[in-house]
Parts: sequence; structure tokens; C-alpha cells
Amino acid sequence: MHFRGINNIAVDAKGRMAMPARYRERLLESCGGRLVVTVDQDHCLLVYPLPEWEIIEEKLISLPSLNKQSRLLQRLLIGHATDLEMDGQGRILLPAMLREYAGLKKKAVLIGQGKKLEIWDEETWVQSQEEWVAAVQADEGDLPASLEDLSL
Amino acid sequence: MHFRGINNIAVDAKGRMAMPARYRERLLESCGGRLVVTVDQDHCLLVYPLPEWEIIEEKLISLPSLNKQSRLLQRLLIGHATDLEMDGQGRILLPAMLREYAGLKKKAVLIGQGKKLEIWDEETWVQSQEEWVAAVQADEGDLPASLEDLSL
DNA sequence: CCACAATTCCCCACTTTCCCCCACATATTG
DNA sequence: CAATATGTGGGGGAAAGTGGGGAATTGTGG
Repeated sequence: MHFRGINNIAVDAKGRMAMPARYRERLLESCGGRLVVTVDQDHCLLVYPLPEWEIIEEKLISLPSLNKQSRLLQRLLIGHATDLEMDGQGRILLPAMLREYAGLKKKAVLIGQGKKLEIWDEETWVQSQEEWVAAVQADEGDLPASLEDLSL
Repeated sequence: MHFRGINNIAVDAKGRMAMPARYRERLLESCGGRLVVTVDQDHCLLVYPLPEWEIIEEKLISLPSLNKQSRLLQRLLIGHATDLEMDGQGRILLPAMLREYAGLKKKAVLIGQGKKLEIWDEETWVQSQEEWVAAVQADEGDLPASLEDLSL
């Protein structure tokens, strides 16, 4: 049961966005509509069903506290993780701070990414997409091991 | 039952800060509102429910006394640990010395970090955050083993 | 032991934010 | 084209956050 596909979405003046109808039923039965949003290093937001998030959070919390990289990740990811519930109309309210982080304006894009969803500002999304296509073509020689034998 | 998420909080002239409503009930039932504050090496404050703190304290006390790093950690953490209780309005009073250590002014940020909460001066938090986002992207090649195969 | 100062705590009042509900606009389906 | 479902916007009440006055407590110095 994975999320996939892309949706155009409006963010209203109060910071709310409507979850696409085709996800709602799934979200209600898989986690009672209980979601967690957090930030991503690429300046978009990540949305997890609560149970999925808890697995990740557990891993993060167990990281060594004296390691700088670990603390950094913990603060970014757990620090920004916010519990959300859908309202009566199937919408979620994105906290102002997270909207700012992702540069969200009126038009946003919601992208299914397996266990999670990503929320991008539309403009940022379009720009990044162009960069990636260029980057993938340029960097072909320099892949980590796990990508070397990936077959699409 | 972990703490997560971020809150903007005002510290008033008396050094008080209001615990966000969504944490209060949990704090009351899990530890009767009994908290411990101490300092962190990154110049923020750490807040633990008393039972959680006692576990940490036990670990710290057991560290080898002849190791310089150990003594340093013990003095920093145990030395600054202060018992707190929420008042009738769900606020805690931060001791002046700890406020100074963290450079707390009027605007602060409260961050859930699993078993503990962190309190940052807003300005410090914003600055550090920018540095981290940059650092995460720059240092991708140099991660500790436990982070190598982390999948978000 | 007393007086004074500083700090802490409790209470009240104000401001802001959030959340529930209703209403309309747009899209989809029969 | 009607009828239903989905997306979008906003008003108003409730709750949370914020600030300050004054009483009670603690601590200090005489």
C-alpha cells in the first residue's frame, strides 16, 4: 500500500491544505487520520502516517547523543515533526514555521513517495525538477554501491 | 510516547515560560509535573521528566571518574540539573543562571526530542539551523556507520 | 532576632491563535 | 443536465499564550 503520483494543491490563507480524496480513506483506516509532518533537507515537507513515523523516530532517537551528525539530524527531523489530524473536510493545517521552511505559498504540489508524501512549493518543485534532470545526466559516473546494480 | 515538534514560546520578564498545552496532560500523568532542567553542550537547555532524568543520571554517575571527558560531562549535566514543577497555569520558572547559559531573551523555541525537550534562544536556533542544513548537505560522504543505511 | 530585599507563586485580564462549522465554487459521474 | 463528490474560503467561539500586580516565602545583612 504505497503512495505514488502527483497532485496540485492549494494552500489557503490559514495554512490548510486538502488531502486528495483518494488518500483519505486509506489514511483513516491505516492510522485513524493521525499524521506526522516534518522537514526534509531539500526544503520540502514530509508527511508520514503516525505508525510509519514512529519507526523512523525510534531509529533516530537511538543514535549516539555525542555524535554531532546525529544530533543535527535529530534536531532537524524530530525537532520539526508535528502531529496533525485531518479536519472534518479532510484537510490538514500546516504549522506556520513549516510553511516558511518549505517556502509554501498558495500553490503547492503533493507527491506520493512510497511510505510517505512530500509537499513542495510549486515553483520550487518545477525548478528543482529541471536541475535534477540535468544533474542525473551529468553525474552518471559517481554512484554509491547500492545504486550500482539497480535495474529499472 | 515521545516528544516531538517545535513551538515558539515567550519567556517573560520573570523568566517563566508556558509549557504548550498539548504536553501538559502528559507531563502531569507521567511524572506529576516534576521536571529536571539542565544544560547541553550546544548552549541550549534540556528538560526531562524526572523519571527519565534519573535513568540518565545513573548512567552519568557510572562513568569512569578518572576520565577527563567523563568528569566534564558529569559536572556540566549533573551540576546544572535543577528540579522544576509546573505552576497552576502550566508554566515553569527557569533559573536565572540557566537562562544566561542558553542566552535566553524574550523569544525562545521549545523542541521535542524524544525523551526530552530542548529550549533554545530563538536567534541561536535559527542561526544553528541554517548551519546544519548546509552541513548535512556538505558532509554527506562522512557519516557514522549508524547513519549510513538510514532510510527515511 | 528583626528588618529589608529579592525571588517565587498565585490570581486575574488581555490578546492571539486555533478549530469547528457552514457556505459556495468547481469538478465528476450517471 | 442533474446530482453527488471534492476542493476552497471565511466567520465566530473556545482555548491557549502572554503579561503584570500583589501576597507569600526565602535569604541576607545588620
